[in-house]
Amino acid sequence: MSVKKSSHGPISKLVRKMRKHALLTQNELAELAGVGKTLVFDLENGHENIRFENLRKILQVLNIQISFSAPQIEDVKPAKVRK
Amino acid sequence: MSVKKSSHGPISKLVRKMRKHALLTQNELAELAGVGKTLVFDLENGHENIRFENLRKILQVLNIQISFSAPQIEDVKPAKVRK
DNA sequence: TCTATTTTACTGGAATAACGGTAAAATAGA
DNA sequence: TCTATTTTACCGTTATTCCAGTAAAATAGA
Repeated sequence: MSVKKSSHGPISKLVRKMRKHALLTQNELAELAGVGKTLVFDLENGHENIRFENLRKILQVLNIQISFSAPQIEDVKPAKVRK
Repeated sequence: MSVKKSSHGPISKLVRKMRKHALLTQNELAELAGVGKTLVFDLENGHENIRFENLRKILQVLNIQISFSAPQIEDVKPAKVRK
């Protein structure tokens, strides 16, 4: 799939930066992660609508940690979701 | 889709826990996040193969932060990916 | 410049996530 | 128990990710 967005999200830049530092080509990263090369290309170019599992595979190769943090339960209420 | 896995991942449990504390039903959470109810159900039941964008929408409603952290660039090298 | 590598880009088709609808369990409250 | 709510579950259809293949730019190195 071709990429429409011209503004690259934070993940895009992080992935590209880390891949460069790891001295990997897009194809190599794709192979190590077990995904298609198109996926790596799209991800680096702002196409963040990717399966979570595939994103995890790629980030794992690059030693990028994903963490989830929840606030204190007293504060929990539906957040304002911006359209 | 039906869920095969009986072992629920950490995200599953976190989502369910936070949803409960927010006093939301699965349907309400789905509506607030703008996704289908099946998606919330599947997520809470260990089906983590979900689109990253949809996961983000759900976590946003529950005030769960996603963060990415990269090690020092000197340490960056392809990680051992376990099959 | 010449050449090889890499990146960017597009395509068709296969795989599958996501959806609403429906309904049966499970749960909670009166 | 009775009732309403919620959760769990399955289904068919639709939408879209994902893939390999291909090729054209862009880049780097000799």
